[in-house]
Amino acid sequence: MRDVARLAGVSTSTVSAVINESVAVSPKRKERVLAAMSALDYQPDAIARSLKTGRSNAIGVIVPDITNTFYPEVIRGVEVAAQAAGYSVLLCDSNEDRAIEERHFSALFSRRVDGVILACCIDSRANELVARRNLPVVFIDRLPPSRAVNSVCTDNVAAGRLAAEHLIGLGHKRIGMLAGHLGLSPHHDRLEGFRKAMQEAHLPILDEYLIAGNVQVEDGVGAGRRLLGLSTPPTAILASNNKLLLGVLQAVEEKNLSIPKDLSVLGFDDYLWNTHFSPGLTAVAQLTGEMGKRSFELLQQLIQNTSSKDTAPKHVLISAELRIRNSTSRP
Amino acid sequence: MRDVARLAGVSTSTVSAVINESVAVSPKRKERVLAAMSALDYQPDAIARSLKTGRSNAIGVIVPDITNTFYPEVIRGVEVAAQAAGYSVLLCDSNEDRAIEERHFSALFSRRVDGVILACCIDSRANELVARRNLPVVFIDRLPPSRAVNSVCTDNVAAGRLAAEHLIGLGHKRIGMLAGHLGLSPHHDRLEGFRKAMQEAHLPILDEYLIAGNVQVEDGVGAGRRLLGLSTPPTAILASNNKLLLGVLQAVEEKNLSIPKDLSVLGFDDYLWNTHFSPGLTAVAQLTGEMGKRSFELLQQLIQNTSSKDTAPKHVLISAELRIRNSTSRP
DNA sequence: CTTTTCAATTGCAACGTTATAGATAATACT
DNA sequence: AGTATTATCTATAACGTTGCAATTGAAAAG
Repeated sequence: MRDVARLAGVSTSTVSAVINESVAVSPKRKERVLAAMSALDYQPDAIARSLKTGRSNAIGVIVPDITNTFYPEVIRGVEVAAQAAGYSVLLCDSNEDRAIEERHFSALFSRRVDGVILACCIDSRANELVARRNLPVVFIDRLPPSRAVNSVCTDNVAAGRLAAEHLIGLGHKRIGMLAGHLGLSPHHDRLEGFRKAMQEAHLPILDEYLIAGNVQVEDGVGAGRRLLGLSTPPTAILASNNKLLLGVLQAVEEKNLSIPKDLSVLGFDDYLWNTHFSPGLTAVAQLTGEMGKRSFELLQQLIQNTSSKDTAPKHVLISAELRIRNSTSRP
Repeated sequence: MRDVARLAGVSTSTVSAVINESVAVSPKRKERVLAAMSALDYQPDAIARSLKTGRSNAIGVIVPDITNTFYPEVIRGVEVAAQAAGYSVLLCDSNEDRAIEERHFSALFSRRVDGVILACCIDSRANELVARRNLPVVFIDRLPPSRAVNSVCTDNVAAGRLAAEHLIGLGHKRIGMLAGHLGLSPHHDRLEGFRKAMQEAHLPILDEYLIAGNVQVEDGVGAGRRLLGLSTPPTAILASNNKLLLGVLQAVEEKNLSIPKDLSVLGFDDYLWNTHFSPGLTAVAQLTGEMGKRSFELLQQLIQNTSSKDTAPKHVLISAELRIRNSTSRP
């Protein structure tokens, strides 16, 4: 910067003024400065700037598992919005581990990010950390037990209901659900939506049709086998996430059943290959890109009002979309 | 930091010494400092530290499309290694757009990252930018036209050969290949490997069996239709990436053909659902996590030897793995 | 009891910016 | 012409660290 100033024959203050357009600079000098900047290939040092201004123009994003396709889609949304607003994104993967999550959070704080977007891990204690440090945080997808936090989520209750009503509408009465991990708010909520829809349709919810636990493919296989092995098995199965659905499909294959003739099947989250599976898989899709975008916007808003006394948590609910394909039909 | 120093009754220099273990500090004082630090919940300001030391302990990662599952898997590998070494990761998505890629690169430079891991976009000009700025860069997956850069890649020639030899070994003689975008080094190389294997087996490579172009699902559908519509269609098709493979599968479905009875099919990159498709899809898998890890290690090495005059580009080749499932069989 | 040696500690000047207040130059008004 | 007003510009002090040189204190050697 000093070199630029010297070359342009002005003070560093003027260079700074040109860069930030903070105070008026006469056109000729402005031009000279701009010329010097490009002549020297000068790039302002964002670090020094951050130190001085107290703002880093960077945000942190922590996800529990970046190899779960859902998150990259959200991250893409965040990234695009952040980039447009001049922010950089620091990405962290907690690998579903509380200790790592906390380490990441501290590191982000140390780097003085302006805010954090957080999809917390199972049994996360992030909420307390967040309360201690005075840093804007938006929770996405998964909420901590106390839901009194800034958040952007799919309306999972509605999503669960949507799925159930689709099956009910097709005439199914015996519907099984792999509810996933009930300690995770999305799974908890989807189950609730499912329950409501069943109640309103005056259909019984059988204990043996409801399997909660974990969320990996093998859990889906186990649960699928159990459901399909019952003396009166369900005519439709709703899987609360994608891996569980894959597990169910494997169990179905083992039993040599055919979808949707013998069983209707439906999952949450819609990936490219859902379309190309045969049969095409009906799914409740989350608007991942939208989620990313909205969470950045909310975070930015929090960053700007950082001094305001309005600390009431803001919630953004995003509706889900049912995409009907060929894995669901009349029983 | 001043507060910590005051509370512990020492100078800030001593606090710094304790944090960095740079010079010896007597045990009692050390203890007092540590106590003060945790009492005040003090976190060093990484920004100030960077400004002073000239090192940010952050690296940048630029990928062309984070929603392509391949990259998150690599990123996970980078992340784990980086985290272990005390580095943070700045993630950028160029969306396969040269201008965005360049903007990201400049932003990373401005933030004074210590190095960059780059999977460049089609027609990237990154190579020139890199040469201008004096910043360690490791190219991954995709190489720029001049391959004289530090790189970590799958051995795609070997991978192409592996795929072809598998099909040849099964007895196929008429093998089609969707070669993808030949401006992308992985696709270019896979085709080369395919060619070599065919030549060595004394099999002809028919022009009409070789389709290059783009890499999206619809390109795969089009190419698949074309191949399957030939008077003597191939008995096996090799797709140079995952989306192309999905396209082929759709074309196969349209023609009501059955895999692997009527056609053997094989793709690159192995995702969770390849296993669960029916039939299970044979694939040449890249060791994505390993790639991520190795590229971080190489970058770190470059960062450390930043002053050394050994500027010969380093290359890391990672071998691919054939995972045989049920989409390939004798013709 | 000096003097020497060495370890432990600290003061101070950076690092590259920006914000503020004050200086200067140019114009407009009595 | 002299003063007030405005428009530009710049000197300077931070921001929170670290590393060096200088200082202090204590132990060892004479």
